[in-house]
Amino acid sequence: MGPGTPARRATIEDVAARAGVSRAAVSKVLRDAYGVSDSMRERVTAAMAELNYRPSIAARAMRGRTYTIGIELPDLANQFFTRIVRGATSALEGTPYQIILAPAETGSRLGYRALEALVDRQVDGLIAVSPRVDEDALERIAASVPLVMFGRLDTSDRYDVVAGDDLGGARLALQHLFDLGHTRIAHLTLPREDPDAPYPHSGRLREYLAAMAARGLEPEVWGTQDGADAAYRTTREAIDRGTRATAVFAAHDELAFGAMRALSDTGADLSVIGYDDVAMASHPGIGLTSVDQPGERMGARAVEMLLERIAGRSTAVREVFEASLKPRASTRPPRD
Amino acid sequence: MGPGTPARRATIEDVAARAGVSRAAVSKVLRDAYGVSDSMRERVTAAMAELNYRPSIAARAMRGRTYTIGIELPDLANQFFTRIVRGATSALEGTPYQIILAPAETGSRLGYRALEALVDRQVDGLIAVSPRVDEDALERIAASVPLVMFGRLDTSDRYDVVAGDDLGGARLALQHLFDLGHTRIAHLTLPREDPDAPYPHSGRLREYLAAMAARGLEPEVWGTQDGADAAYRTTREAIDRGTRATAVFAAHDELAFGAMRALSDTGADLSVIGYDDVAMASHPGIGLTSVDQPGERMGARAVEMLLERIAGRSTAVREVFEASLKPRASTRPPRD
DNA sequence: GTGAAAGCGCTAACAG
DNA sequence: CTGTTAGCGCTTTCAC
Repeated sequence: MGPGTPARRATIEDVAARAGVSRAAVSKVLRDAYGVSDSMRERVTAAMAELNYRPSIAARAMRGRTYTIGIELPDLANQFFTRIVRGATSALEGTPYQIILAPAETGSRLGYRALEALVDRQVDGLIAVSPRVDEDALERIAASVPLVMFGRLDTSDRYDVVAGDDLGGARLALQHLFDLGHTRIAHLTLPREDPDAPYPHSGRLREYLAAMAARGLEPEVWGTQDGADAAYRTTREAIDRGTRATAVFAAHDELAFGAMRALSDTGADLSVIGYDDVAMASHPGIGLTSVDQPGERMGARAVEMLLERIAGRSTAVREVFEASLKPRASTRPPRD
Repeated sequence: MGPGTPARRATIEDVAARAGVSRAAVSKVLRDAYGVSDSMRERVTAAMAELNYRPSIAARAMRGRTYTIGIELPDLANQFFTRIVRGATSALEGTPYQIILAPAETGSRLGYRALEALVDRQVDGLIAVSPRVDEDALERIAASVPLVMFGRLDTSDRYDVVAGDDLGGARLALQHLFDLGHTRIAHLTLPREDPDAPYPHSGRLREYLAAMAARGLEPEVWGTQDGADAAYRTTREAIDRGTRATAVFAAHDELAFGAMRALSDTGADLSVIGYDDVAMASHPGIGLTSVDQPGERMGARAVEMLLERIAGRSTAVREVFEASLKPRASTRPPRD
């Protein structure tokens, strides 16, 4: 690689010329296809190394694979999603596949643009993390690329699903609060959440409403925007409004962190429970009781499903992962 | 879009046929190129909409642009990096460019594979967030794609640089500790960090050593792995070893969080200061004093630099962002 | 076991 | 202002 080396990347043509074989031959070596003599493989491999050859993903894409798995993520600030990515990454180690992430922009049809961008880039498999996208759009996407829906509670025979047991998890959370003696429990969740929609938060809300109703208790839903800041403001407003709640069940840990901040600022003494058990929840300064979801295992499983689809499976698979309670200092018996 | 619609994506050919024009004409409309009549533009646009046409990124890549900006990230668990992404995303709003993220796998040559993956995918611009990659590799990459190095302290005329003022930031941190009366200050940083290397942590270490030396104080460097868990273990070991330090300056907030956990578990009373001021640092349960870096502005600026390069700039640019101290409860005068 | 050739969807230079 | 055409780098039959 002397100073005179052209900046241009080596192509399969260059490799073929160098090795004294045809382009097709090089392609076969590349794809480990049938019908290559050892001596040829050797020469070609040497030529590739000498030229620092790397196949063009774009050119490959025009014929088939890109060896790329795309993950659409709703919110990088939520550490639960990075657990998923970690699991997915480790499951892909040793394969020729590469993960790329597309963060969803905020706004309506959350995640649709990011999903589209990934499809446009012809990923070989797509993991969509609970996008607020209608089922038709997902079916359409699934028609052109293997798709794993993350956290989606509905079922389709076109795409696979990896989900947490949101109903069971919410039940654990509420049971924990009931056991401590709470009866006036608020639920902090995303705005205008529909308990019958197929989203994780919908399931948690549904179970919350059911559990409260089953005990003849009055539900109190605090609708907020996503993110700790919005949760902070919403919680403050509830306190300023003079809420009688003694505990708040946050739909995920980010929201719980915001709520805790508001409690600290106002001196209000409510118990808080979150969902996902992100790393910070167990920090001694925080001590947030949370419902754990095995994000790493879920991410790894999603990747496996994709690989199976790529390998030919055509039936839909759906796997639900159990949740478990991590009790900590943020939940305690009510004061009064 | 009836049930008989083929799953195949519409191509430029289909659009041309539908609109009764040539492929070239469609391409021109697509690229907003010179020489299209209003009536033609209208017909073509209508045809694209009817067919739900989306250009193939792969095919475009073979001729030039992919309208993709790639960001290589070392660690998703570190919330500072998500600040960068947030800034980059917002700066790209309204442009046809899409961001994709490639998380670096852990291991040696951290980030090199992710960078390569992005180059292979022919991104139009590349932001590399402090990869531990030698300068030659970066120069080589920069020869084929506009590159912004994030946090890199060296300079190249091939790529642009966005960096924080690590020396100034470290100086703020140490001055703060000195002002409080600390003299035995440990520095918690990555393993075998070389104070003369061009990485952000190297600069912080260099300034730490200089500041201690300037006051005739003995430096105490705690080398750890990246991540809060490793920082926890390292801090515990230092405490068990009976360190006489009264304060620890962590090279970033993640490490500081781990250190705080260890202090809490052992009951040791050391002051802790971090770097980056991620969101959790200001949480009342944490109250971590930290050196703030304007991650969002830095990310946005990096994207602008890339866009300028794409538009034709060929001179190198280097911009350094000031750091500022955020004093909180985690730093206080030494006990003895 | 190996090579020739077609074509994937698009852009850009050129001719009309 | 519009259409024709030549590739971009690769995979994949299909002959040899």
